[in-house]
Amino acid sequence: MYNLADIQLFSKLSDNYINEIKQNSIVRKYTKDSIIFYEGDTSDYLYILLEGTIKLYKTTPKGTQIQINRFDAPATIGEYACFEAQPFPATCEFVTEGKVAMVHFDYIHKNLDDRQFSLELIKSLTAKIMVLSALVHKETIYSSEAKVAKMLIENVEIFTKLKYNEIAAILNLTPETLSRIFKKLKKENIIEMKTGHHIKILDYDSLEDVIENNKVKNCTDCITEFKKKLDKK
Amino acid sequence: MYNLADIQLFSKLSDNYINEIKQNSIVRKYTKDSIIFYEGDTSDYLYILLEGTIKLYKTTPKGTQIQINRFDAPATIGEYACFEAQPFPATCEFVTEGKVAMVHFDYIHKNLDDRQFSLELIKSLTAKIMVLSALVHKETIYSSEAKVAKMLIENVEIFTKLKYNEIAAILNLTPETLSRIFKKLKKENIIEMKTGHHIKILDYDSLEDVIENNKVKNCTDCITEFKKKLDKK
DNA sequence: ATAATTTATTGATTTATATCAAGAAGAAGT
DNA sequence: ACTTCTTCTTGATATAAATCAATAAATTAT
Repeated sequence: MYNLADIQLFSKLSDNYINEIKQNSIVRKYTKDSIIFYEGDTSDYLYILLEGTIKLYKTTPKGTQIQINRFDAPATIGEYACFEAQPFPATCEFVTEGKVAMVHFDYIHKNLDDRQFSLELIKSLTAKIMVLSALVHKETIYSSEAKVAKMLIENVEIFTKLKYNEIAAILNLTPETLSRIFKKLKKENIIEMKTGHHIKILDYDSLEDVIENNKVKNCTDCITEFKKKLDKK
Repeated sequence: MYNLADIQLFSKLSDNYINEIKQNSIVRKYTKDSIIFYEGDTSDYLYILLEGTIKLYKTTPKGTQIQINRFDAPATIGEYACFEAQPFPATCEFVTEGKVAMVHFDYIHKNLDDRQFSLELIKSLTAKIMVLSALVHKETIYSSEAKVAKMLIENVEIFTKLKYNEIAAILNLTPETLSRIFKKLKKENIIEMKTGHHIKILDYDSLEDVIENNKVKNCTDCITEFKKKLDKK
């Protein structure tokens, strides 16, 4: 049996309330790759990820996916929807197999009297704002190279855990582009690739540099810049 | 004198509290184009826009601006910051001249006991999530043409009120690109341009179509598609 | 162990949009 | 009304990343 108190949002509720919510929630099992809801769907339920990993993505007119977010249990999905009668802005799909609890919005609204609960709700909403804000930064400011550099610094292990086409999907770039960026980073001796998808970072400063300037500095660049300087004289 | 009760967030607070906050807030006047805060700054104050119009933008490594948001008084800026000790994700700059009140986070935290206040806070946070979510959609899914089509449908008047380079900035595209899109839409008889930057929409359905397919269907397209079909045979 | 399948890499081409450059149209100042 | 400055338009070129196509490497199934 699952434990609602493990979910940050409900952590401060008394056992009575927790049990009430639990008894009124619907728990569903999902197989790998199954859809929890589609972009554009509306719902009166808060979705709570109890087991597994899900991804949220939008679909472009061309049919490609833009990943918004990916997270592991335990987590709440789209708590803002309780307050805005708006369709989901993204499709939610299981990456693994897993389990989801559905809690009717009424039970959320009911508990807003509880100061601790609304505080937790505020916290989880601000956390979601941070995530969205980071996503905006990633998608509007960073180049492909900067995205990869950022991920290398923040989470090298993920490259060992996931396939490169999955990493590419998370970063919203094609596997080809990712592969080319790896090649470039290896050539510039910024990273080293060992067996089993294990990456060793050789030069952190250069990676920070890539994030700041949106590109890998390479020798060809130096020559181009040198030429420009010559022309100016 | 300004009225805090006009701000949705404070609308449900009792006069006592309102006055306390008011007496402890700092009000500043700004000239056109002045900066309220920079991306990366941190602050212990909630900013309340009392008069004027501001824009929030990020700056790319190349130095170009990505507009995140633009809004008119009265409004609260970055209320999520009260709960997350994080630097501002964007620069805030006045588009007009205006006035801002600064309220220390303490006064916000203090009032969280008030159920109505935390409800309003939750509302304003969810509203910000909606805005961010729309921004993500605009920047990741829509093509330039779709962005323009969306704005034409939702807010034609803005094209009369603002200069085209300002519109282009709001949509995060260059004036050249905007101009070319206008040309295309005129050619396809979807819009008509009258004197004084006044745009008349002739064909709403086609605009919806542009949003859905991310491109203006034109005659050249038809011929290309026709050729492709011939080749297949 | 070998075949089949999936995943990753490489090269060539395309695409959307930005950038650069120049001219045209409009608005503002004298 | 004429000059000056700003905004808008048009064309040519550049750029980043996607797409398409082919092969290579790795994993899985037989």
